[in-house]
Amino acid sequence: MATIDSVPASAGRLRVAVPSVAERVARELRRQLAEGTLIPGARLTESTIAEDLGVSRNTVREAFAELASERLVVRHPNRGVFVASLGAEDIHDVYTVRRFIEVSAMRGGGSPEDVAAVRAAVEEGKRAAAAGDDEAGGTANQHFHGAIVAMARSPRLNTIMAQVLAEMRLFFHKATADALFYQRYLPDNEAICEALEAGEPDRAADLLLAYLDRSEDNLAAVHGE
Amino acid sequence: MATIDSVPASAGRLRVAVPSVAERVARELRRQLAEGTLIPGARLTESTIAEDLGVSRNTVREAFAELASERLVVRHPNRGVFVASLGAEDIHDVYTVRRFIEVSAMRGGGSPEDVAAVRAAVEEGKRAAAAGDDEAGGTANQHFHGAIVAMARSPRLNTIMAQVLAEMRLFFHKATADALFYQRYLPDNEAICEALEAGEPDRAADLLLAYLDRSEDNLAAVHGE
DNA sequence: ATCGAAGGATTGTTGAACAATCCGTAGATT
DNA sequence: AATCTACGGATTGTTCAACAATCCTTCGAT
Repeated sequence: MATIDSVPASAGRLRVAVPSVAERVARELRRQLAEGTLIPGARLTESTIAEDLGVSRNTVREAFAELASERLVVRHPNRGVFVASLGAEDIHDVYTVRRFIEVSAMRGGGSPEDVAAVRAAVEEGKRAAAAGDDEAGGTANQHFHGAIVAMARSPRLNTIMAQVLAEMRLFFHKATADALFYQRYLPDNEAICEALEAGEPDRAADLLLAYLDRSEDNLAAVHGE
Repeated sequence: MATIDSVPASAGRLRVAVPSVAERVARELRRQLAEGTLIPGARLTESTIAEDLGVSRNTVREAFAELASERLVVRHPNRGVFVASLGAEDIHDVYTVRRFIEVSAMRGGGSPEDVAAVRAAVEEGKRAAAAGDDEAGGTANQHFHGAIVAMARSPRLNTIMAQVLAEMRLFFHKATADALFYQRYLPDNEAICEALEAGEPDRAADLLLAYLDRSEDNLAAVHGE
């Protein structure tokens, strides 16, 4: 089931870098992780996945190495890899990273184009809310915070942030059960964005910090039940 | 030559986690990278390394995946992996990350034990300078900055910082040619540490920020020649 | 000198094999 | 009955060998 042989028709034709098989496997697993098909704590058996995706065990192994480096899965030596299951400490830790990076990025401000990208993410969130699409709402929220970090124009910070956001999706699925989860933060995003647009990045940073604290409490509460 | 069969005599005896072969290969390569045996831009041929270390090509591959995720090596598809060669943009980017993380960590302050660890790193640097040991000086400097981030008590930030510091070693070997490179910053470290001990983390953070800016300029200059 | 076609080398991927390790179960011991 | 031990099955860790795909170089043709 669900092979990954979806190579664009132009494969090999143009110099469009064709991702390696291992990379495609990692991508597929990442997708299932984000989508919630694979739930935290679930075991990933090498042979099973290799068969399902029609690839070799060694290739699956390489994909696992990549996902493990992103903390999306955990390796238990000689026992297998499991979908990362995050505890209360992990939630706090992830938010610590976010506070460090996002708030610093916000204080640095951004170019008009960068600010426009933040604004675009806010509007994207509004549209998703209007359409009642929770999945899109979550994505928009990630775009919002990604855009904030992107203002720093640092490739390394961007990848760090991308990984953190991917990690967050793991425990978000439980939270998303509450359909109002994201809509709740739309006013915050709007206010933060307005402060940024008004040329007051420090105020925006303070608002963002408050938002992160509240978001952490909220998520911890949902998680605790 | 230089195999990695140095398994502790107690292997299998106690429950001391024996690192996998792939992990040991990665460690050995990391060591050679930090030591300067492998210079930036150098190509790492799978078969050669496999033979040298007496392991399988697949295992080398897994080690490569790990090092690539740490940005210590770069994969050029179908061409091989090369020791990461960092340009001016990379230097700036790495320092951007350091400014974000280290300065934020500093402003948060730390427990007495955490501060003591920072102090210990400063003294370690002084001893290295007195002994004229550049290598030890570099290590002490890394301990200093690692201890600063450790104050945040965030596992994720610690690993991020560890990776960034490992990355820095790559272009430091060129800089270390100037034997005074590290000694130059000893007074800074001392001043920063004193401010921290005096309960003035914000002042310490400002000093640290100035230090990072100066350090970046310095490294960029050395790199430019 | 430019271009294109072999040739060799290296990577990407597969498949199979085997040792090492873990886990659950069934028996033996107290 | 509870604990311990030994056994067996299953899965991972690692190796090996093979092959296709791709790149780089060299050589030759235009």
